[in-house]
Amino acid sequence: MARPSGRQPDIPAQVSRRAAGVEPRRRRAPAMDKAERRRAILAAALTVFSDHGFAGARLDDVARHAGVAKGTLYLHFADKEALFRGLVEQDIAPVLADADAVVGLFPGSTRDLIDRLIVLITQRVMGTPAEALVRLMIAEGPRFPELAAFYHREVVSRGLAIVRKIAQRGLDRGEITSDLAVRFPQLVISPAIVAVIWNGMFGAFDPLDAKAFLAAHRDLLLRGLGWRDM
Amino acid sequence: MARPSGRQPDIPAQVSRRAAGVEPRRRRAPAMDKAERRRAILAAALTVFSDHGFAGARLDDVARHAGVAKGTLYLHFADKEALFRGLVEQDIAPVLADADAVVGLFPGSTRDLIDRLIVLITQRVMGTPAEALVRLMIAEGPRFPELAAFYHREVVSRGLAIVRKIAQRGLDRGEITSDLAVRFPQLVISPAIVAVIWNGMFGAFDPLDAKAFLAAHRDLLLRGLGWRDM
Amino acid sequence: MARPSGRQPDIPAQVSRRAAGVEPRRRRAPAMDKAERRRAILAAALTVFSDHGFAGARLDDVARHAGVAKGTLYLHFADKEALFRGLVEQDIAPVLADADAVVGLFPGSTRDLIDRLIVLITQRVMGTPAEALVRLMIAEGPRFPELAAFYHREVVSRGLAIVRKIAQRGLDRGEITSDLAVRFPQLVISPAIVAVIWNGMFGAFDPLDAKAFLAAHRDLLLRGLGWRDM
Amino acid sequence: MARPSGRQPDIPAQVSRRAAGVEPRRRRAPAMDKAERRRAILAAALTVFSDHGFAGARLDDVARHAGVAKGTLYLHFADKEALFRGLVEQDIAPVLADADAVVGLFPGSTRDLIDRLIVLITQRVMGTPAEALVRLMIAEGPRFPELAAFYHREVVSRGLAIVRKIAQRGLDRGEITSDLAVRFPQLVISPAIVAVIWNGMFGAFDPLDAKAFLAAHRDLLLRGLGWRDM
DNA sequence: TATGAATGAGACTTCATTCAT
DNA sequence: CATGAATGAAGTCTCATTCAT
Repeated sequence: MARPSGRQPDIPAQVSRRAAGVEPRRRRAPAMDKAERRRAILAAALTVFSDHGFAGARLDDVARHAGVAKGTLYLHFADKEALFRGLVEQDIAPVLADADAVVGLFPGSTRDLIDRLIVLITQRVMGTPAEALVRLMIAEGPRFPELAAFYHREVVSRGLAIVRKIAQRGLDRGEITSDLAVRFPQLVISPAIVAVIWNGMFGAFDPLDAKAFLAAHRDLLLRGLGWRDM
Repeated sequence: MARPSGRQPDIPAQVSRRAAGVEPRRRRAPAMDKAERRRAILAAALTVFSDHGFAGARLDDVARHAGVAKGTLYLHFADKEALFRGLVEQDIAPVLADADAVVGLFPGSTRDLIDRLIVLITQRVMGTPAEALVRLMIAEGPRFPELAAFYHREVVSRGLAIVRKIAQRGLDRGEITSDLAVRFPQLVISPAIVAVIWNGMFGAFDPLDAKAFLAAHRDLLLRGLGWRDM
Repeated sequence: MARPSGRQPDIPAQVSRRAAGVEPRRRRAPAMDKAERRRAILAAALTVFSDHGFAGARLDDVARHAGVAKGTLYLHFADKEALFRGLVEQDIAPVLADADAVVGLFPGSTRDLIDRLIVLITQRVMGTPAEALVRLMIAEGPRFPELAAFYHREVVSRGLAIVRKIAQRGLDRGEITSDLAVRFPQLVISPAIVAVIWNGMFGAFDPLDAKAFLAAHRDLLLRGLGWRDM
Repeated sequence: MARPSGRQPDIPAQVSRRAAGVEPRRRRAPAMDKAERRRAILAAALTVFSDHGFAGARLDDVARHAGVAKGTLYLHFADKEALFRGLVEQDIAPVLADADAVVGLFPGSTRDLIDRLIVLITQRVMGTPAEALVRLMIAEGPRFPELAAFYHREVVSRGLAIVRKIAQRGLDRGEITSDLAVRFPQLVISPAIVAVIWNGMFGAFDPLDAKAFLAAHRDLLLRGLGWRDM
């Protein structure tokens, strides 16, 4: 078992190790530019993280899903956490930017604006990577304070700001009378969050119709805020 | 997975509290019987799983928190997953049973009833192991479908039934006019869920005052449901 | 290749992975007390480090040489560097302590004392683990400043102190007249160091007879220091 | 740091680093012919190997230090070991050739000759790449038997031959009477070796004044060899 | 020829699980 | 029953080497 401990002039380990591999290498992936590859990795990461959570995810799986070698991941992301961060940075900002734009330009009533946003959310979040990402953030956020702070700064506070803007707009236009939505914008968002969580956990056997659910919320909310049609 | 059915007494006061009598001093095991030890393990597990998630939790830590040896865990639970299952299956009933009782017996207005429930939730959930458990279920549920189903059956559906009962009671008493809360009881619960999540993620630097938040929700909700004081 | 990325209620990775292993475990190593096992690990480490250097050594090999599992190493040493440190701490002190004792008690002439120490060195260092360790320290020391400092403090400075004591003793007894060995005790040690290095590098094809070499050094040294027989 | 966020193909680190020289870089290979490039690589290799040892050295670092791409290394050296070999085989001759010439031509006394050599060593070795090389050989030699043999043949034996020549010259001139330095020329070299090692390991906190140390050695040595002024 | 992104074997380390005491 | 040292599979990350450009 034990190599005799005498001084044997053996070949340096590092060198001899590699020399053993004789089979031909697998063909290298064909041209794919950096951004494309990065996207592929992020897509794979979303799948794997979403299936197993952060700690449970294996970078091996991410690499396989992305169709790259393990080492390649590290050419794009410093480590597992950076990969996670990249995910949040990529998939959520666009939706928020769009929502912000919609709110800024929307000409109609607050009710119609809310409807518009519900459509935006159901189409751009529910059933998309963004939804999985929200779920992932909720699940892993508490364990990654820095990531949670980043998410709060980049996503949550901006989302709530949009809500406040809408609510204030409604007040200004005399459509609603209560400022509760300005003071507690989270109330407006809560059902969407819960819908995401619900379908993630129970969707398989007791799905929640997000569209109808959010519409009901809209009615309840507007009435609660003193809605009067104008 | 099937928990032996049947009602468990509310916080079963442990059978015999080391009834006055001669304690036969064994050299080995300290004074802690099997059930007691099991509870200690589950309590430790809640802490550790809640802090690190399922995959991130170390049984070493659970054992240390519980004050037992690592091997001892395996005398009570087949493996890490069984421990997690035991955790969720254990401390679920009490709060719900209480809530159910309150609703059944409550004499006052629906508004007061809701207030009563808010107090119940803020006092019996927020800041207690139950809150950690909710958070844990949200985080890990998607990865444990059977457990999610169990949770849905034992907790969520019962909780929503209570909500429905309250809403129906309000309708019956003519206090509210909308049946939205009957059709989408999740709307009523959403802010509480979000409050738990919020404080878990952002509590450190942007805490949400759950009491005020839920009170605002109550006002919005009641008005939205057509509340009229009677 | 890629698992379908849909939400499959698959068994948590962590659990299923282990479940695959079905073969019977290797029998556990029979009783061996902690100290004994620690010694076995250190002996193995000396062999492996000595053969491959610090960076080139594989803990896998250390474990195999020691006849323990890889994880067991970490029950005794925090990491690879701690293992290295343990090596230095264990194998060198005894020789120094012995040398110190010899010098303190020796009754004869300085020449005889030096002869005695040459015997000590050739017998207790040359061809023993201590020799490999000295070689190892010389090779790796520059890369491990803390270890070098420790080595300097625990080994080198103590060794030089012994040399100084001998030289001073010779001066006091009127056997030698130069204080160069007090001022540069490293001069006295150098040939021993070089003998160790030499035989490590060239011993296989051009061995240096350490005994004769050190005896020559003794003669040269004593004459250089003004030796006069008394 | 404030790189404009435009869509400029971002500048490879490699190039930008070199940009220290202000002149605009041509797109392709700078004016550097094969031999020049090879020398640059070897110089870089000396630095890196010397800092980290063979196994610990990263070819990435070597490439960066040399200002070439990693792949380029392989156009000049078959693999890591070949690079190491090339390193040792390269810058060996000069110092020895010089030393040899000095000895052959020197007109003065042996004492003065030795002084001359001390100057040569302290100036041409200490603090130069050659010193790093000696240290490197000492550290890695045992792991590269062939290289050690080469080193022995090309450096050590030639160095010792020079020492023997000096000693014999002293005997012939009647300046010394002992032939110990002819029989054990390593004795003459030892302190220089130890000085190199010492300062490599302990130089940071307990530096050894090589000049004074070697002068003391010279005195001790000459007297030990029976020096008499003529 | 030079490049450097890609590769993948293999390093160190962790930790769920087992079992001799 | 309880213990905790031991196990070893599997994880993340590194880096010598290759090869399409």
